Amino acid sequence: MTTRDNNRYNFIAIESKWQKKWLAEKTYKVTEDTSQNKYYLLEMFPYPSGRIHMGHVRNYSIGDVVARYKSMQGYNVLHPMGWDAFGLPAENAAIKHNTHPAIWTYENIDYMKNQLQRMGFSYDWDRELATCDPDYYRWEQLFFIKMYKKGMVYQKITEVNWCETCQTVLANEQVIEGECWRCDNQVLPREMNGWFFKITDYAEELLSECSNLSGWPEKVLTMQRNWIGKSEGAEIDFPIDGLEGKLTVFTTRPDTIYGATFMSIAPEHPLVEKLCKGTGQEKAVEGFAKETAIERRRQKPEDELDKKGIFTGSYCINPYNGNKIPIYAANFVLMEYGTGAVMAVPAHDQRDYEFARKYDIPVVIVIQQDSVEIDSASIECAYEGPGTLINSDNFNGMSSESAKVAITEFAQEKGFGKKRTTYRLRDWGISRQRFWGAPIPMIHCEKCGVQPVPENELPVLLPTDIQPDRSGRSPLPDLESFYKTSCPSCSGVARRETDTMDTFVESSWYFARYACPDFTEGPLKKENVDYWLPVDQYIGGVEHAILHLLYARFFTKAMRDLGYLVIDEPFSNLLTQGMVIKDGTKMSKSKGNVVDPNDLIEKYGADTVRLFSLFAAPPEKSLDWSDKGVDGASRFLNRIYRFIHTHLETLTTGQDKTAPEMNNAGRLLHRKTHQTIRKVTRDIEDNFHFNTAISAVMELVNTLHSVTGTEAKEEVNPAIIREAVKSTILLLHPMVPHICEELWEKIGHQNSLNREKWPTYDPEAAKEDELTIVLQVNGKVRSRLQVSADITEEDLEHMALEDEKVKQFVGDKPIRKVIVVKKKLVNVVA
RNA sequence: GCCUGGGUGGCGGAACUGGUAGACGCAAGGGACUUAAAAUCCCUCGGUCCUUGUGGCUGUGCGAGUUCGAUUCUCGCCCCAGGCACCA
Repeated sequence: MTTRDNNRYNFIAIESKWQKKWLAEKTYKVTEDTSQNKYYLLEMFPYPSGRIHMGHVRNYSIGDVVARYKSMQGYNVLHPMGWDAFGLPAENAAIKHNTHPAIWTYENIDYMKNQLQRMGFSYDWDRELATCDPDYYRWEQLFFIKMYKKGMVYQKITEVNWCETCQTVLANEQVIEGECWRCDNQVLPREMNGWFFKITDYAEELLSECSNLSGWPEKVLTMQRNWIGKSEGAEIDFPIDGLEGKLTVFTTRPDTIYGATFMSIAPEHPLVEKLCKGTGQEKAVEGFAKETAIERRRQKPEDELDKKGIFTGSYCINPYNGNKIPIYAANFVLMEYGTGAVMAVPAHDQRDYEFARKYDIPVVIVIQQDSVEIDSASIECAYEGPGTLINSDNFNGMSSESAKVAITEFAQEKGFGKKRTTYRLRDWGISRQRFWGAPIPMIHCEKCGVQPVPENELPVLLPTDIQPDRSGRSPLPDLESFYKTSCPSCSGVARRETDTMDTFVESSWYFARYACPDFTEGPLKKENVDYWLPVDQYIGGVEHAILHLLYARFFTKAMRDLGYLVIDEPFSNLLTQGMVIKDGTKMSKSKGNVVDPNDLIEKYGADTVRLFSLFAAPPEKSLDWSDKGVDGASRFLNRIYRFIHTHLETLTTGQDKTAPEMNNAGRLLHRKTHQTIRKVTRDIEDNFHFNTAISAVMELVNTLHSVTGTEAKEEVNPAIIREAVKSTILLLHPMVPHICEELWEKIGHQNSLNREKWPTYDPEAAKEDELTIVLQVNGKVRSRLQVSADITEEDLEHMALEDEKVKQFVGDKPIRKVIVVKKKLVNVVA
């Protein structure tokens, strides 16, 4: 081996050396220390699918920079990691390999933990948790029971997607064009009993709190608001002609009620049967309902359903004008929203308009547009905007806005209607007919009904001695040792609930458990969660913008109302990072463009991989993976390494107590150093723009090379070089910690960089003493001036007018105006 | 259809509150070192025109506008990505 080889950047040796040291010394372990300011940084925990992918690399690299940066800023940083370990892939793998899902899961966890450690992330591994661990899910079961006792959980029968072949319920996203994603068989609607969390009780709070989440991207808040989908309107009763009872509708446009010319109700509406009875329409309506059910399920989400309906044979009475209007069952009316019945105003609602034209139903205009007159014969689409009421008896002449209020109040006074707010958000159905999930801790007793498992009997453990069979059906309902139990109230024979919880429940509270992962007396240790929560910065993929984040917000409020937490919102700041793509598309096996982090770590080392994933794009944008770009990142680290090695003598000798003497080159480097500290600090602090932070450090390193290179005219004071190099290492540490620790040690430091202070800049040193002033004539750049920073505006103007190029372009035209912008430019208008 | 983002060199991306468009990196081309290659170092690098200069014109999706000056602000349009989608 030659000396040159000894000085080469050996990332394999360096990275494993520091990783071992960090692990052995528990460098990143934190404790609750109220004398220090806390900072809780969290990245979304992974599903242990087998190996980490580039999305994880990016997510966790971003998080690690923030954790290390905050730590150097003096915060007591909580930065934990764990495993979202329940879920269907484990069951499928278990079937395939004839084993237990736990075995597959824990093997994956071991492997992936090792991968994360090889990336050098600064986690406090003492707080690691896996949601499939009974010590975790037992507390989830306790939450369930507490919520049940408080009325926040209930059971109801709903229609679900059922796959007969797989013997399971499928989530909506697992039904592809009406067929099961796994076996391609037709999915059937099926009525099933399931457990629900009353998230709708929190709809208003979840919505209104959105405006307080100033640290969240507007995009995510908009998505959440839309998902909650609040709409304000009225509920109005329409008596049914010739029958007992009434049809209640929800409308956001009570002002258009005089224009209602028919009613449309969902084909599965409970009144349908009664409405068509004895009218001769029974058969036809029943057939229509069946057809609609099938069609809806088959329908691709992107194409619009043809509007269809059928007359039920009955009429109802508009309570405002006494008009008798026909009731139709229509395929576009949803039973789940509002009341399942709609008053149809074809003149002012596009869907109703299309429907009315198709079935030849009258169109009555009741809102007159302010600018143009419209009439019912000539209009070609509904007018949905505001206007003035016509054809509306006493309400004529009112604006649509005030009529909404007046018409609703009228109904309220007369007792046939009221104000009503509806939400698109539905209660959260959490029952899954699956094995690998947290058992729902309930007991069904024939005599006493449904009962919660007594709290002191928790956890309800998943059996460990079974294997899921090939049918894909959960073994729990057939496993007597699991389901057979006694009733907590009458002690008779009873049956355990065999459904498990949606895995989104685990991820709805894991962030709180990290505050006290080993606490055995309850789910959350009060003083710990009060110290650490809320999460100061949460980082994860934008694909979780609705479900996970909404559920976690809801669960936080539920835990608060159960007395476990004092906070209202779990995540103060949210960063949603973009996808990692390659060749312009998502990485996927079928496209053959998947990049495996392991290959990269082996070829380039973790620091290079981290550096490139931070450098290639700002975090919120998608990252286009480029193999050549990785070479560039690797080259940069080598360049720093080599520089420090060739200047080791300069860097390790000498005392830097007093202010050093500076020549021009020295001043240049000194200034650049302080400018870089300023730029990097701001880029991290303001918006996590690590790409520009890294490019700033690259510029500093380029300057270091140019002032010390063979072309350099003068020798720079070694103290200035030492300052530049030390700053470079400190600034890069959060991004590429291994090489920085190594170089820090090489230049004579003993402390781990994690205990070093983040560098500060001297504004005086960062100040430019010479500026380039741009000279424009009529807004076009014509010349440049080098001036000292303290030049007066008058002198600047004078110099500009004397400039040869300026004179040339002004020619003999008179000067009309001279605009002087301090430190920037002079524009001569001629 | 509605709601969010976003359109800048061959590519990823920079540009503070309206003030030098293209930082930094990649790719490409040229050169140095070398027997050679790799590595490294240096130079060029939006387009175009000519009289080759310390040059002219032009250029941030398209079209207008405000301004001394617009990638940045306003209006209209086109395209791309993501979300929601018969929600009454």
